[in-house]
Amino acid sequence: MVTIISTMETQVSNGPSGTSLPNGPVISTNGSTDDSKTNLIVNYLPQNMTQEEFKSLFGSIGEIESCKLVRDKITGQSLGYGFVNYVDPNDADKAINTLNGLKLQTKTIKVSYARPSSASIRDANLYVSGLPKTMSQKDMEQLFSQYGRIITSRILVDQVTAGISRGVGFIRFDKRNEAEEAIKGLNGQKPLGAAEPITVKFANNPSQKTGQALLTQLYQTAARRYTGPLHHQTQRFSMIPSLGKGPDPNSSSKPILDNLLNASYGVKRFSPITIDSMTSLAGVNLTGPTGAGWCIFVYNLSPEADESVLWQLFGPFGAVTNVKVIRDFTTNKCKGFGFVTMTNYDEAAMAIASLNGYRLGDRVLQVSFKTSKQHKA
DNA sequence: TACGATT
Repeated sequence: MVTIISTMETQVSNGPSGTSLPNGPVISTNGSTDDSKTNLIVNYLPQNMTQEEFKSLFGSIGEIESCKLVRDKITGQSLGYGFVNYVDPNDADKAINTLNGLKLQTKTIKVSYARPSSASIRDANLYVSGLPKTMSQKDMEQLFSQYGRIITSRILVDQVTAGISRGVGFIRFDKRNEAEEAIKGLNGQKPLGAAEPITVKFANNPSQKTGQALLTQLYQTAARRYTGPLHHQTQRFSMIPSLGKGPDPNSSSKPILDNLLNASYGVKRFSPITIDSMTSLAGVNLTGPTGAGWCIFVYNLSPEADESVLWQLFGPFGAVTNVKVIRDFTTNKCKGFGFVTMTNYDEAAMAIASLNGYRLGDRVLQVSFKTSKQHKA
């Protein structure tokens, strides 16, 4: 059993990102040790790396004064980064030269000097949405750099289409006040040439992710591995006469589509809870077909709805590559709608025809292809 | 909360 080494503390609140320090002496006003040349932050560690492995890897470079793999206070999950403080600054330098960029499983680790712990660098991370799909990370940095020094930035990409921007990203500034100014200056503004304004706000702390959300992440990762094999489901629905008419509204009101599931003739459908072998997520590869697929909008989900509901609803109709329940970030309750991506048009159309108007509990679902974002009149 | 997205 792994011991939880640390919880959220001052230095940890820097978040999973660090940066190099300029050379030169650091003036200490409180007499504390200057560790600016010995203390490193290590980012993008594999999820399953232990404190012991972490120490072993960095201890191979030289004598360590202290090191810490950062874990979530509640769940004990690794947050994917840690700190290493060497006795000798030369070893810190050597660790950067030797281990930065090292590939461990699916990750490429980043090793750099840690910034000194300070209140002013806390909560300096921004979440940006509504970015034009054509905007690169460089473009985004250029847009934000007028407000301060950028420590890290990232644009999220669609894993299925391998590299297409999802229009959302992150910017971490060196200082919180810089981040605040960027919000004031850029939130609701249209980047040059963009059709829509962007949203800029403080990012949520990933460590605040609920257990439910963590499980969802695991489900989705695992589910993608099944995307290819599930593809052959296409054929079998032509043999189910009742599907086109939708479920019988007079049948029992047992939860979640008993009718449709029974109609599946025992063909194994994907269900998150049946997934085993999630113990080792090492070496997960995205195999199988890629492509955008058909995005379906599902409205009138209950506040308690989760991703497994969508998998169960849509899985019987064919290849589902992605599901998403949209939640309020404060309450974590479903906002009443979600999205499902299906690979094949025919299957998506059949799912829509069957599930639109379907009664789920005491709600009637509205299901359609996703439309483009609404504009103000 | 009627068309998102949280490294």
